[in-house]
Amino acid sequence: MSRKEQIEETATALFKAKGYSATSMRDLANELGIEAASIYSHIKSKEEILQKVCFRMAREFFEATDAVDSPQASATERLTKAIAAHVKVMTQNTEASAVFLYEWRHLSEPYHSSFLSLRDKYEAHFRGIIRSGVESGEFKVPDVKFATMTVFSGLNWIHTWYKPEGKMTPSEIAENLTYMMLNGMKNN
Amino acid sequence: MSRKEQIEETATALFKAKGYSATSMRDLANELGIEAASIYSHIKSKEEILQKVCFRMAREFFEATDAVDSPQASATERLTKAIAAHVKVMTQNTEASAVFLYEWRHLSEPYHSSFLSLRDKYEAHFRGIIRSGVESGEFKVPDVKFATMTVFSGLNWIHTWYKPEGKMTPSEIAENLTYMMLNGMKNN
DNA sequence: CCTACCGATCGGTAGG
DNA sequence: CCTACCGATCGGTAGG
Repeated sequence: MSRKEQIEETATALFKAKGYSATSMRDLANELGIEAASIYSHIKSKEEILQKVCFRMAREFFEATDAVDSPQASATERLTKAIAAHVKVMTQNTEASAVFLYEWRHLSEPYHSSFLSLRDKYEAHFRGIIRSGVESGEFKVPDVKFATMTVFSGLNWIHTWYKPEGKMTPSEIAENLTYMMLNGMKNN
Repeated sequence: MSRKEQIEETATALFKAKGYSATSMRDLANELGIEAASIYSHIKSKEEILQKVCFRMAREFFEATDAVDSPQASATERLTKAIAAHVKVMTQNTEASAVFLYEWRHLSEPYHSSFLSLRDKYEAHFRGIIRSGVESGEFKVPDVKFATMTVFSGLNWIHTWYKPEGKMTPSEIAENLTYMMLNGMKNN
């Protein structure tokens, strides 16, 4: 791993733990065992690290869900696979995912706006799947947008409790979340 | 509204918008139209504001859900009412709720620990309802803790999109969320 | 509620 | 990658 990658990974962990604003370059340097000024031999600015993490994660989520999508499949199958892909990316990048979810607001323009439009586009992918399921009669939801947000909420809360050494594997998490979202808790 | 309350409300809005760390006392003073030093006539420290907001919201959530709970009712009814109470508090305090959800980590000890144990206790209330529903045969879930976290995720994501002028009222939101959590999206 | 100010820390640069 | 340092800003205090 290059020093640059090491800086980004360490910074990501700190950004998740303390938040972007509360993380100083001296905190980061301390964690790396070097002086703060030395970091600037490898990166241009503190925000550059945040940009890299946010946009890399956006790309990872896109690629993972695109790779498993097949337009001719049922909405149920498409949603199941999209959830599994999202959970996989998230559990493999817990810290970067948290930064992607909560620290993007510290991006300056034009990064802030372009990040938001990427995120909207990603949500639209899920919204499209759910809408097509409603149209085909597979799904029945109060409101497509509301249902999409609820699915996302379940997906995006995972990083708050997931631990690699926990009893649930990523694919079990995906399976359970899909079950909850499709069938609910009621015992029929 | 007293000046002190005005300071807390303005700070809450800034803490939500920019995050606790990125909000300076000068930002706050500017928003209030006074000098930063003047704020200290009313409050002791920046963190004191955060403490007030976090613990006040914890109390509000507890009181609201306790008030509607009845141990002899069915788990379905208890969960329905708890969700409605939570959504009501959240939609009536969108900014304070966001601070409650994301900024508590900037609390110093012993506030940090005691906040976390309050939050655990609150989650335990929901977990208890879901567990009793599983025991009575009303619910069927992959895992009680997982189901509780998923319900919470839906509850706690609301503040990211809720707008008082939006088309969904708080009670409709609660109704729709309850429907999704109990029945899922599948069209039976 | 203001002026005047404090020591500490911030992100970052120059020069080696 | 370090030493030495910059101007800006931080939370907060003294004194009125």
